Amino acid sequence: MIEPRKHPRQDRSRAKVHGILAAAADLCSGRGLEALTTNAVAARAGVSIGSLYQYFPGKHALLAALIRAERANLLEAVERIVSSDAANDLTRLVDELIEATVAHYLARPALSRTLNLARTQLPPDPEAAEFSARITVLIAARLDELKISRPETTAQDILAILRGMIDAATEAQEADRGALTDRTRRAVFGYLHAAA
Amino acid sequence: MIEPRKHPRQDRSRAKVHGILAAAADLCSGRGLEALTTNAVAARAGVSIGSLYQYFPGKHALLAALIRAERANLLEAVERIVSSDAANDLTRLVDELIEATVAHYLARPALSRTLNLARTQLPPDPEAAEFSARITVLIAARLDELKISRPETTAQDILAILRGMIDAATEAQEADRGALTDRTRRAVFGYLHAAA
DNA sequence: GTCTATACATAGATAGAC
DNA sequence: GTCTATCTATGTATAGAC
Repeated sequence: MIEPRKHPRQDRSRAKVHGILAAAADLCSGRGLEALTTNAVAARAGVSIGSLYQYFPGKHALLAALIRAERANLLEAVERIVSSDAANDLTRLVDELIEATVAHYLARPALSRTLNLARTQLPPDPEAAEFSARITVLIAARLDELKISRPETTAQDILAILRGMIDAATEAQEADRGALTDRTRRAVFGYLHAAA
Repeated sequence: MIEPRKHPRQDRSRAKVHGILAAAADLCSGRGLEALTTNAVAARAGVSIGSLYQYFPGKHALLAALIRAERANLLEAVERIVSSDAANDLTRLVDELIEATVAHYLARPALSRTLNLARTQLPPDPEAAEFSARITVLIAARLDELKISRPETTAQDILAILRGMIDAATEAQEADRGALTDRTRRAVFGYLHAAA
C-alpha cells in the first residue's frame, strides 16, 4: 500500500528555508555583513546555489527575511508580556519588558547589531516596519492604561534606551548580564519618573 | 626670484587626502557601506585609483580613517566642555554634553550610523578605541569631582543612552531636534537621579 | 525541484608609462 | 607622484541537464 506521508513537500521546503536562514544568521553573526554572500550561505546550508535562488531572489531578500524574523521574535515576546497580568502594574510591566529585551538582544548580540544597522542601509521593508510599529503600539496601549502621558513616545524612548545600553555593553564585551539589567532598570525607571 | 611657497608638497598632499576622505564620507553617508568602493571614492574625489592607493592601502584603511576622524571630532567637543567652567556644575555639564552629542550625531546622521556599523565589522582599531576611551575618561573625571558614584560606568551609560535615543530618532526620521534634546535630557537626568 | 556549470559584472589591487 | 590600463578574484545570477 501507498505510504501516507504528511505534506512531504511543504515539510522539506520549510526545513530547507529554515536551514538557509540559519546559515545566513550564522554568517552574519560571525563575520558580519561582508560574509553574507549567496555562495557562502548556500554552502553552509548544504544546498546548492541554484536551490537558494529558488527560495530567495537574492542577497537582499535573505537579509530582509532575517530582519523580519528578528522583529517578529521580539514582537512575540512583547505580546506575551502585555497579555499577562504583569501588564497591570507599571513596575512589573517595565521589568518584564527589560528582561525580555535584554534576553532578546543578548541571545545573539552580534546578529542583532548587524541586522539593526543593516536595516538602515537597505531599502525600507514595510513588513519589518509593521512589526516594529506593532511592538511600540502594544507597549503604548498599556502605558496609556497606566496613565503614562504620551505613551507612544514613551514606549519608543524606552526601547531606544534599552537598545543603546545593550549595544554599548555588547561592544564593550561586558559579561555581567545582571549588572547590565540593573543599570537598564535604573535608566528606564529614571526616565519614567523624571518630570516630563 | 624664486617664489617662496609654504610646504607645497605637504599642502597638496593634505588637500588630496582630505578630498579623498570627504568623498568617502559622502558615499558612506549617501548609499551606505556598499557604495564605499575604492573606484567610486577615487572618481568622486577626482583622483585616479592609483593615487588613492598611494595614500590609503585599501578600502579598510579608508574606513578606519573615517572612524578615527569621527571619534576625534567628538573627543574634541568633549574636551572643550570639560575644560570650560560648565564642568563645575552637574546640570550644566550634562546639558552641554547632551547638546554636543546631539549636534555631533545629527550633523551627518547617516554617516554616523554607517560608521557605527562598520566599526563592529572591522578588525578593531586601537587608535579609534583609544579616542573612545579618552572621551569616557574625560567625562568620568568630571563626574568623579562632582561626587557621582561609579563615574566611569555612569559616563559610559550616559553616552549609550544618548546614542540609542539619537539613533532611534534618526531612524524614525524625527525632525524636531528640540523635542529630541528635551527627551534625552529627561532620560539622562532621570538616570542620574535614580537610586543607583 | 535540485544540481552543475558558467556567464556576467564589478571590486580590489598592481604594473608600468609619463 | 600621478595616471592609464589591466589583472585577478569574487560575487550575483541564470541556463540547462537530470
